[in-house]
Amino acid sequence: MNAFHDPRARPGKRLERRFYLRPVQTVARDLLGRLLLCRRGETVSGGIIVETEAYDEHDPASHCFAGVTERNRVMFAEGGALYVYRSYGMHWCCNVVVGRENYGAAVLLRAIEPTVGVELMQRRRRGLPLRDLARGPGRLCAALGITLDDYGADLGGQSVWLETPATFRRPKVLATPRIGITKGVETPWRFCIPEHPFVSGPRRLRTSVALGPS
DNA sequence: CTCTGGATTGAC
DNA sequence: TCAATCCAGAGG
Repeated sequence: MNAFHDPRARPGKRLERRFYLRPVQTVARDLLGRLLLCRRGETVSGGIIVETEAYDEHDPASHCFAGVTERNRVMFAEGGALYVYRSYGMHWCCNVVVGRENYGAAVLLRAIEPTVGVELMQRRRRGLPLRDLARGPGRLCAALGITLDDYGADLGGQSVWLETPATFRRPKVLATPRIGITKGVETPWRFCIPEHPFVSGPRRLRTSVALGPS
């Protein structure tokens, strides 16, 4: 474990409830640079969030667009819980639930830079290189050991939570269309730290591009 | 009840 | 480029 990023050595400040009670796009971009942590027994692993996507009930790309179902139920809870779903029949993906109760919204956590418990994450990820450990939403959950068991977990609890790292600086933010969807494809609700090597997706969605003539 | 396709990944 | 893998959601 890297002592510099060890939350016990340099304690960060846990995000408070009110952090989650804001517009989902605001929360999605404000999560960049924050520390995601996951305890499994005695071990903790996690890292700095570098890529997110926002979804809400008015958005045809969202799991909760058509209303409450068994799978998306927790998206309608008060902000500050974890929404976990199975992707393509084989991967887990995790979201931070946002907003007031009965309003469906969540932020998909798409990538972290691993900083805490790196060796543990590497073991979970078959010894892959650091850059590949948690670059992509399925990989992120695989690295941290997050599964459906974490569905609905309270981010104020001791299993999965978020902190503002002691070293936090508000990063630059690049907004782009979201990845892998077939509806709402133009809506620029994906947020990442531009040029950051631990961000997923094609290069054109990771780079700060000069705006063309309008 | 059956059928379809997906907020992905990794191998070829 | 494409298969893996499976269940939520939609439709009959």
